[in-house]
Amino acid sequence: MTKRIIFHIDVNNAFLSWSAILLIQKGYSIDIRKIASVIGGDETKRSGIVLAKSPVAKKYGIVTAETLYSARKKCPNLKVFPPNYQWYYHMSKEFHEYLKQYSPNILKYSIDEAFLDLTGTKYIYTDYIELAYHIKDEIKTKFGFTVNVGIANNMLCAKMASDFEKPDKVHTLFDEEVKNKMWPLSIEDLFMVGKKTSKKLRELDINTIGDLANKDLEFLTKYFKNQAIFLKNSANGLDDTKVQPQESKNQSISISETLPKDVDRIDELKEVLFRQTLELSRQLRAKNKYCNVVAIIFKNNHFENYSRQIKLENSTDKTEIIYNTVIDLLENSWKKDSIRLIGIKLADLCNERKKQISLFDEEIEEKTDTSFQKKIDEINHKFGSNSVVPASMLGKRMSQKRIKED
DNA sequence: TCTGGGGTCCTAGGACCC
DNA sequence: TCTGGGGTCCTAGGACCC
Repeated sequence: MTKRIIFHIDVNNAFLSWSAILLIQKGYSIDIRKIASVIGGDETKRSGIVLAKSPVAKKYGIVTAETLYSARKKCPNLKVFPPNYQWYYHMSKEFHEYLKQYSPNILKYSIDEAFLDLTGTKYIYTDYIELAYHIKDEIKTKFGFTVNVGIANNMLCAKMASDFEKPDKVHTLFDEEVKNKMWPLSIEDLFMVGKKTSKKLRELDINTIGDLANKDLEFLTKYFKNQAIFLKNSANGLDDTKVQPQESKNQSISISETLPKDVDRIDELKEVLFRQTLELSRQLRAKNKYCNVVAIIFKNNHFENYSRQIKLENSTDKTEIIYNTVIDLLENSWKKDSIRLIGIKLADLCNERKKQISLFDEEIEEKTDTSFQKKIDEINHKFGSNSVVPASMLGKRMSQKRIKED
C-alpha cells in the first residue's frame, strides 16, 4: 500500500499577522509583528484576554487566552490591538482559495489552518518538499503573511510537524521520522493532550511522547479506558483520518455572550436571548438547515457552566419556535443565580424539514414558510438591524419590556 | 482591569423496550 | 421468592481544539 502525502498549512500568529498587514496598508509605520504586541479582547466588556501574540510578546512568557491584566504584568509596555474579525474572514478566504489549486482534497480545518491530501500526485509534483517551500514562499509574497507547512503520511503527523519551529518553516514528520523527531517531545506537545490528560500522564511518570508510545496498552487502559488506544496510537504517529469535509452528524451552531454585568433578572435574560435567537435562526436559514435540538447555555458569576437541551418533535428553522423553546428552557433550568454568560445552541442540524407522522394530530399549517422568513432576513440584513420581527414575538418582547419598566 | 466565542467528540447515567 | 441483560434514545457535562 502506498503511503499518503498530507500537508498541514498553518498561518503563523494569524490574527496578529493579519492585523499587522491591515495596519501597514492603512499607513501605520510599525509592523506589530516585530514588537511586543498582542491582539486582545475588550476589558470594558469583560473579555480582556489575549487572542494572539507576537514572537516578542511570546518571549515575555505571554500565552494565548491569558488575561490582558496578567500579560501586562509580564510586559508593561505591551501594545494591545483589537481584533477585526471581518478582515480575518477575508484573509482566511483568500488563504483557503489559494490552496485549492494544489489539490481538490482540501480540508479547511479552522480559520487559519488547512490540510491538503496530495496522495497520487507524484507525476505532477516531483518533489513534495520543494512544493511545500513554493507554497510557503508564494503565500508570503502574494499576501504578506507567513505560514508553516508540515508534511507527513497522515493528518496527525502533518499537524505535529507544522507545529515544530516557527515561523516561516517547512518540516517533515514521515512515519520513519516519528521516533527521532516526535518521541523526545514533552507529553503536552502531543495533539489532543490537554491540561487534564497531561497531568494524569505526568502522575504516571509518562513525561515524553516516547514514554507514552512505549507504554503497555493494558496499563494505559486502566487509567484512560477507551482513550488509551487513541493516546498510544497518537504517540506512535498512527492516524488514519481521511482528509474529507467533515459531514458529521452532530453539526451545531451556537451563539453566546458575556454580559456587560452579571444579570439576575429574568426579563433581562429574555431580552438577550431574544436578540440571540433572531441572529442564530437567521444563520440557520442562511445555511439552508433545520435543527432538531435546542439548548440554552449558562455561565454564572462563579464561572460554573450548565446547560439544558431539548429534542424537538419536528426539525425547524423558525425563529418563533426556537424562541419559545429557548424561553421554556430558561424558565425550567435557570438556577436563579447571577449569570455572567448566556447563549443558545442549535444542534443535530439536518437538510430537510423532518415531520413526525402522527395518526391523530391534524397537519398544522405553517403560518410562515421559510422563503417568507428569508425575505425578512434579507430586509434585516439590508437595514443592519432587526427591523422586521414576527408580530407574535414582538408582542412577547414588548410585554417583557413593560414588565421591566413597571 | 481578572478569566472570549465557536466548535467537535466522548462518556455516563436514566428511561424504556424486549 | 428472586432478579437478567442488551440495545437505543436522550440529556448533562467535560476535554480539547483554534
